[in-house]
Amino acid sequence: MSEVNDIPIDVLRHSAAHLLAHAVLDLYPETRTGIGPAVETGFYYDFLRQTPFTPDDLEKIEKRMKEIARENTPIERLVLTKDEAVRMFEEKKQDLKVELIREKGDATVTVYRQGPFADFCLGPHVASTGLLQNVKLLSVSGAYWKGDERGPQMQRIYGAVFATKKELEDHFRMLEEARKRDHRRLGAELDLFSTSDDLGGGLILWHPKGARVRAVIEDHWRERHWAGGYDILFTPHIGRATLWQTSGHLGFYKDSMYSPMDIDDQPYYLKPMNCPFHIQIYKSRMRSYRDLPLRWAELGTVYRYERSGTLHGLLRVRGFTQDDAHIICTPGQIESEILRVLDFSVSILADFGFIDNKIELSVRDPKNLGKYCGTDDLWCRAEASLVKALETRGYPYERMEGEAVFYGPKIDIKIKDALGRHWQCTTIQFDFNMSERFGMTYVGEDGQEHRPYMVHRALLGSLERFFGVLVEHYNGSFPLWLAPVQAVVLPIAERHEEYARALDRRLGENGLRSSVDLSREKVGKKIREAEIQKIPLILVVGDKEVERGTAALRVHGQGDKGEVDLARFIEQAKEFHRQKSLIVNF
RNA sequence: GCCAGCGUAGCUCAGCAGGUAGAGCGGCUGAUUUGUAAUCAGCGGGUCAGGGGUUCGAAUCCCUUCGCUGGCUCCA
Repeated sequence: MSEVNDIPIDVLRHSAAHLLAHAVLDLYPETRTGIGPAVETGFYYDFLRQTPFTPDDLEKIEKRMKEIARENTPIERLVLTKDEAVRMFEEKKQDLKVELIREKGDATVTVYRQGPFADFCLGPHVASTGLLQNVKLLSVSGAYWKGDERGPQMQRIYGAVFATKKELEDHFRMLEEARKRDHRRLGAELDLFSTSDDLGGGLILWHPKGARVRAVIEDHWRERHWAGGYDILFTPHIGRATLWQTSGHLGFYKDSMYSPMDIDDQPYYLKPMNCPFHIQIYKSRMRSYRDLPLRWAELGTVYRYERSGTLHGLLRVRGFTQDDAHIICTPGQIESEILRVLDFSVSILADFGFIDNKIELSVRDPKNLGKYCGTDDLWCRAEASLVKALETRGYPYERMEGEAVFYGPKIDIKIKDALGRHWQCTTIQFDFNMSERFGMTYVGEDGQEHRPYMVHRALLGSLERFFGVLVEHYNGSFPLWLAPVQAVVLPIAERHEEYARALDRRLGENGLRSSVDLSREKVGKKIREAEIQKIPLILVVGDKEVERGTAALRVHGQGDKGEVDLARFIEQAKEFHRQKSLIVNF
């Protein structure tokens, strides 16, 4: 048993994918196999087959997988010449494998074989199928051969595998936990937001409590931006087609834009991005190098067409508010500006409790340099500034070659939620396209016109997505400073209501968001309600408290804290609120 | 958009070899005046997502539209 624990999880997963394909071919020999890698949460295998797999089929397949695992079939590694391998899979009528071998195979290729099943694969794999006992299939979905939508639609089966039964069970408990803290579920339970079929998909309705949190986030955002050297802008939601023509959006972004509306015989488009508007402001007058850098931020609401199947709660919507900013600077300023925006981003994410971030640097595809706009010099300088900023701070990052957008390199920060899942929020990207197309210039020391660098940046990303991630990260239990309702006062009996109301008022006068529960329920019920609503501070008042001018404090997640002096409690609560503390300790 | 699954009261779900709809919670009303996670009782509430078909009869079977979910592709 000790040896199974020593196997790297990716090897286990990849071997489980082979086990899956083995079982599928046993049961449905006409199936053609695609690829079957290990992924972050388990493994999958793609199959090409006339009839799609049903949930019943999955059960049968899983059963067969377990049988093969019990048979403990040895897994052997074969080294074949490319021709031998091609012949082998031609005999098996696995033309997709043949295609892969022809594309990817060197002079010799490796094939892993277990019983009748063989797969073209680099490996490594476990020694025998007996090590794959703790396996479970999760779901089946569509996928395209080589990810190409025009290619054949395949059936992808997902599964999970672990070294021990306990780990498998823990994994499913974790999935259940994730389901419980799904922002869509919590959004309804905590009355934060909703969507409506009558309204249309991907459009968010912010309820009073959700809007409250959003307003707190926005206020904090504005405060930090003004303090951080940014100016804040407002721009409209629509603009003339000519603007989008100039920006190039009608060329390269039209598929994501909604149909134009007609205003005085002129076509206008709903904005999918804010940049052209900021550029109009830039171009409203001459700019000198003395004016730069400009840091212009806006909470800009944009509308983008997203295909129906991609919509997902708050994380993928059709109308959203970006916390957008454009930094316009001279070439000499880019290094310091990039470092500054990186520090600023990391610092604001930390304000919200996100400190464990994953950073990706997306650069050009060296094999396809033609598809990018902007000169080589621009790119090199921009890339160097991004790398330098990351290295100056010593942040580990992943270099993603070919992941850059056509108009410039970028840094993405993916924040990690409490369950270890990553969500892309921050993006810092150079834009060589807009500055060129709009002919942005500034007058340099030499009196000549120069092209400024423009950096596009979304920090929280979109307020919708960020809020969704925040809800999941905190499991709905917002820290005091963000909580829609920070304190609730619970009178025990009717005779305590006046005192409770007065206390509620006093909290409000002290800048705390408070409410009072005047329902004719027992205090146990009121506490339960307040706990379910995840209200950080609960103040119970009865005869004793009225008499002494106190309250009994209960802190969400911490339980009963006993009687507190009101003046002292309010001062402490105000301080936690003012400090934007992520934890409170009375 | 594509593949698969799903759509029954505000929410969570039961009902399905086809005979005309049920529970819990929430809501409302009343009683209870309550001390740290659910007081009791009563009452409302559903063209079973919409449309079409098969049938004497459809929540249940078939077709279709819409929506949602899990993925694919894309992305803040």
